[in-house]
Amino acid sequence: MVRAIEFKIEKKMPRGRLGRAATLATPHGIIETPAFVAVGTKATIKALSPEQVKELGAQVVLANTYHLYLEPGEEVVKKSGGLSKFMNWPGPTMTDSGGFQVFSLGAAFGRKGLNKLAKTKEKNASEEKVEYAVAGDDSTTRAFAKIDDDGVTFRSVIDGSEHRFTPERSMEIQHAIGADMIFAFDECTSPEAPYEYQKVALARTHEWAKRSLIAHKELNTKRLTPNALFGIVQGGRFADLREESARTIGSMDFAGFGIGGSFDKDDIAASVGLVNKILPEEKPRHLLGIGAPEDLVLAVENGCDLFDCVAPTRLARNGTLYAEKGRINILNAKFKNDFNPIDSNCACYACRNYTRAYLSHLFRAKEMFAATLASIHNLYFVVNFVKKMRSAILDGTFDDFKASISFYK
RNA sequence: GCGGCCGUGGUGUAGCUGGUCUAACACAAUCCCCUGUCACGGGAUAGAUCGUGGGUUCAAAUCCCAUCGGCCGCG
Repeated sequence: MVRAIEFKIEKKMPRGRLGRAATLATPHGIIETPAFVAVGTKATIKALSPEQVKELGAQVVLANTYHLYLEPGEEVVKKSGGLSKFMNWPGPTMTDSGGFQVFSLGAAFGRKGLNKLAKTKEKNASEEKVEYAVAGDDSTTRAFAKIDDDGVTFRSVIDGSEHRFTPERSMEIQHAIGADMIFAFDECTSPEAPYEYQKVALARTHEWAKRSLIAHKELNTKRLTPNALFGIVQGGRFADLREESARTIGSMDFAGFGIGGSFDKDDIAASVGLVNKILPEEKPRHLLGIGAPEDLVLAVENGCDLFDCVAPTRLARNGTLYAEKGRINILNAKFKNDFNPIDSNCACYACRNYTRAYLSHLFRAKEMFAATLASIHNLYFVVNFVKKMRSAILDGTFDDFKASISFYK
């Protein structure tokens, strides 16, 4: 059978360190890694055209199974010729499995403060307070997702209707959507989940990985161009569970791996390093949902090849812009009359042509173009930040690069 | 000239058969947050003593009188 993707390591960081630069060949082109994946949940990078996404340097786009299944429906995407054709993005594509929505529509639903990163100092307090929902527990009733061992029952965030995802269903939908790289259906747990729950959830995710792989292989026999399935390592904030998960998922016949779930903010590097030491070196590793610049540095040097994160585009739409010296909130009063570019060292389209004062005006006036310019800038910043790390690995200057970053302590 | 309506934070309004108003809401303002998008989203803070003067009352943005300003109608 034709291989869906081809991963070639070009250079590894010296002295046994985990970071590496590689190329990842897909049916829609080659990705030079480490690379930041642009998030286009509903088959569009919000506020940007594919041409703009390409121009700012993004190589690959990630869409979401849950969202496209609900709207417009995976069959529409399939009939259009697949995700790449549907959204007019000619390059490589991925889809997430819907596993994250188990968390975002379940444990995290309606709780704006809760995300997959736990602040370490609050860890103990939150563990005491929260009674965590176990499968079948009534306390999940208010949420939009209910988990059982066979799968997840979601309610649509669009109209409240009920839908059922299982590993097999997720594979079917993802094959219909037709991205180059797809993910196993997993359970993304909350950072508040205690050890006992994580253990149960992990066993379930491993079982679902097995089922995803079987369903995927079956579906791939019917395809002209095969898809590549990535298995997802879980284990939350617990080192022993992370290692167990890396061993289990790593030994299965996946084309690559995702590292998912929740982390302690101060502990991402160690967690990821732990996992990547165990995962087979010759396959790509995608760190799911991580994208703050300071986290990316740690993830790259600990052996991750791909990243996706909504932060650059979401922050952009809300007025927070990345800059070399740290991020700025363009809505602050001091930028009303600031006629400098967002970041004077940035070469993006927005910085080459527009001022902070103009961005400030667009945001205050709630003009749509504000989101476009800000998204171009933030995505460019992060995509190129990761590209610089790739060059630094190839040149053997990674530590110099790391030392040169002013916002990174 | 007569009659009526209105005058509350930057803006627009609510409250006005008196006490629960140490005055509410929206927008604007100042600032913070956002990590596999429920997300052009979420949160915090500041800002009026209620046109002005007087009166009634234990108590008035709320009732009465006067006055100033605006609007409408009739002359």
